[in-house]
Amino acid sequence: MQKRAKIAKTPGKREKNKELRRGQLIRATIRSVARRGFAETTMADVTKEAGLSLGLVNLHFKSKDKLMEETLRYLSEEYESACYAAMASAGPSAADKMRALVELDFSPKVCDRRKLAVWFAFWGETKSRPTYQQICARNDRRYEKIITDLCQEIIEDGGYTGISPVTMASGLSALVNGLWLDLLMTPEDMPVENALQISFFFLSHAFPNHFTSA
Amino acid sequence: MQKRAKIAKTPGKREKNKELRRGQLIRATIRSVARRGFAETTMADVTKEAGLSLGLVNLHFKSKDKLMEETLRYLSEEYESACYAAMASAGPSAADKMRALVELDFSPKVCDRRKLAVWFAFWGETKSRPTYQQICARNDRRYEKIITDLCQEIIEDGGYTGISPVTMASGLSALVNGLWLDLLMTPEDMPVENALQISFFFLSHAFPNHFTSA
DNA sequence: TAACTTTGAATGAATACTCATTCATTTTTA
DNA sequence: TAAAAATGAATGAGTATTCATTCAAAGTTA
Repeated sequence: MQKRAKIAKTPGKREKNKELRRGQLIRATIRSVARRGFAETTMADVTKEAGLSLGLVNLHFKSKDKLMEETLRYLSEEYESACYAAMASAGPSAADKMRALVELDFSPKVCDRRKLAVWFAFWGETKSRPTYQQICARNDRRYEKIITDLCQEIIEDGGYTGISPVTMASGLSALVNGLWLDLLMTPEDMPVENALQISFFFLSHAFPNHFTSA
Repeated sequence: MQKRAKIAKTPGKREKNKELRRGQLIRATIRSVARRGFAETTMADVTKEAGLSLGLVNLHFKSKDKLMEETLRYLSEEYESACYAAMASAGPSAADKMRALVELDFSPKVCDRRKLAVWFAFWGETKSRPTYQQICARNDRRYEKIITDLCQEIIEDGGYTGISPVTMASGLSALVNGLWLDLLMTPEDMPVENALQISFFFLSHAFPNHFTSA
């Protein structure tokens, strides 16, 4: 009893290191997938990138597949919390929050070519991997819910007609994903400012009283 | 001389079969990548899928990498000629042609989950493979040129102001790519009709005299 | 507190396996 | 018959995973 309580309270150096290692390996995986691609990333790459020994991935994650899965989950969660943070520090109105989310999507934190490469690497494998499919779908739905609710509020506030919040939300998130693809593939032809401009162009045409193109 | 002339004129059974085999192998690659994913597709999968012997890929394509490259090129060219065909059989105006292109993008021929899976599989690997990058970029540029020119014409025809053809074209093609991603990942949440509706929603807001939402 | 024991993290050489590629042989075409 | 295409067993390079061993931290005892 005494023992159990003690262990539960303080994580101890061991526990802490374990989490540290997992994080280290996940971040190394991201770097390696960004550099070499999904198909070419080996355990040796990852562990070398992390500055750790070869056997560690199997110790902490059981298998390469599980490591990849956890990496996808990590990216998902990171993005999700960034969204909540952006909304929290934005102005109070739905339009303010929407603006903050779009700006987040093209901010250096989210819209970094290394991370985009990893997202697309996973998306490329998703069709044939049910687990990735699940993680991504769960993520997508949560995100679309947020955007849909914001659209709903904006539509009510502006008295816009002929626009469904679901249509608008799906369109906006598709647009952002498509712009990310351009940013990844032909960054010379699509600077971030253009991507932002296009997104706000889309918003301003649908919600002219809430957004401007510039 | 006679012989040479003959060979140059008619491809001959040999030449024909060679092309036939190459096509068979490429189509088998598409099926395999769609089913198993890029990373998991092996030579054995491809040749078995094609009903041919293991060594044939190396005979006809030199290496697996080259096969993949040719497969990407095949998809690119197929899409490009479908675009030209759609435009040719559309009405004469720029808006007609634009409508035809968007409809093509969501027609069964182009917007088939197997093919979408392969596109995204390649895009996922593109960052780390310069050759793919090149093929894709060349493709993208040609496509954006077509769309940009159509936008230009529509803008002039409608006297629209405050809209740049390049912005509009980039936006539209990003939107289509993003919708394809949704169609691939969560087809239950994004039926083709919705995707079409969203695309025309975007067009109708920018070019209200040329397109309607419904 | 100090000495001892147990636990489990970390290592990387060895293992076991997968898979692209080669090539000797057979079959088909001209 | 000569040349090309096709076959698939054999090869060997590359890689995920295992595991005996080392070592640091946590727990126990006196």
